[in-house]
Amino acid sequence: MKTKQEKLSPKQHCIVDFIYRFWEDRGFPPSIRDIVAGCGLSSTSVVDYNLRILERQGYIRRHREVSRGISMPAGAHTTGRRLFIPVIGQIAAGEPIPVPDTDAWDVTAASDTIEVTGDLTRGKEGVYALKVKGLSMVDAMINDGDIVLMQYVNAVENGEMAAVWLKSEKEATLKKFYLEEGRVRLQPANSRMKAIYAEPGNVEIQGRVIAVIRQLD
Amino acid sequence: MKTKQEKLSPKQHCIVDFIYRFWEDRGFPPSIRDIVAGCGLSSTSVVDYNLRILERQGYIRRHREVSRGISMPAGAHTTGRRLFIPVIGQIAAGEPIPVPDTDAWDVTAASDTIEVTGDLTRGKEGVYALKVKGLSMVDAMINDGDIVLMQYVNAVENGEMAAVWLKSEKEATLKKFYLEEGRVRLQPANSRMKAIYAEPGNVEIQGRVIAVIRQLD
DNA sequence: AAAATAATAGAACAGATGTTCGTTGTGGGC
DNA sequence: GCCCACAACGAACATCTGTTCTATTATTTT
Repeated sequence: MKTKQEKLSPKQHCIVDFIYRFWEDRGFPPSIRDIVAGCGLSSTSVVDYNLRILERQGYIRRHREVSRGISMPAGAHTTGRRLFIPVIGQIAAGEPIPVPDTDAWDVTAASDTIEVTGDLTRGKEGVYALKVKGLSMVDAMINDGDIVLMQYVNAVENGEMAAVWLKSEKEATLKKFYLEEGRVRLQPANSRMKAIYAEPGNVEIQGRVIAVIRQLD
Repeated sequence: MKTKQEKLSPKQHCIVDFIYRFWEDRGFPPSIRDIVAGCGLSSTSVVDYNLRILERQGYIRRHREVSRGISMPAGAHTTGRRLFIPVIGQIAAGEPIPVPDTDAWDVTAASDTIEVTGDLTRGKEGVYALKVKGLSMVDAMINDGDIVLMQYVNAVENGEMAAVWLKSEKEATLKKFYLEEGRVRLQPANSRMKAIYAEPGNVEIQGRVIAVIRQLD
């Protein structure tokens, strides 16, 4: 609410309150006639008249000719995008382990989400989250229990941390990815663990790590 | 989104995405015909058919007979508060280094903020952020450049990671904190680095680490 | 292959919806 | 009282909107 705001008349005050309360209760905006009834007015044109003033003063935004086209001003709730990132499962930072669904990355089947802000993903599309299981990426400072935000890509640079689906094993794993001559090396970041080698045709990259989130206690 | 959720068809997936994106862009819900156009369908009854399924599975709520009467399920958009956490400076994960301001932790002077959601702080008060500088906490998987979310507390348990202000040195550092007989041990999480010992009277705890955030690229 | 079920298409309908216009009411200044 | 500006009223209109229905098509099951 960055526009100059002057003192509201009682009717305008009632209208603003009504809009915001209706929104809070219902999750969608009121119609003009809802406002008529809600504020005890007797004409839609009174509502229209006052909505013009309220829009000019920055309390609301209106979308012309659109039913229920009242929204909150830009900035009041869209400072940064809020993203509900599906936590689609656990990924092994260790040896490949089976995942429950052979169609491994069904983002839409996520049973849990983590909420992050847009600046954490830096505007990237196709972001999902995984909970890390295991210790093979500890030298890259990714710990068991951490959440990794993944961007869905099907190709990565050598050395990037990627979620990889091994087709014949029907298993997924989180490793550093290296494409070498004729084979793929999936390298743990843990000096006690050996690399996994795979045929390129057996490997599907399911995304790369773009952020790590760890909560303590 | 806590209802049982089954695999969505591509159309249902498109519809859900469309609704949420429309909402994000406009601040009010789409009409059925907006969805028809937005997902390239050819009939409002396809939308209706799929909206019934989406509602049953908990992705949306519908309000019968109401124009644009689609809302997000209760809880889906008020999951957590959005917090603007001040990034008040860099803290050394190494030897204590001088910070520019002798009044070390002036939260209000923060020139930068990081936006996180409430579930990351789990409702804690007095949260601020620090950018980690140095490598002395790498064995605790906190890397140079990571952001640590700190909760302001003036006492911690032994072994907790804390930001500590050393009064006579006028320096701050991030270490594991141990209160021993008659002295304080500030322990790096890096086997190549030695502990720092200090008089209890010279030590002010400025907060404890509650989360670690790392962005790649 | 046939049957059953799920999904889609298209049209029509009734009512909701925002907008517009002309009129009336109110309050203040002269 | 008159004039003016602001605010409110009521009616009408065109279009938007959700719903319903039937028929067809696609997919799954037997």
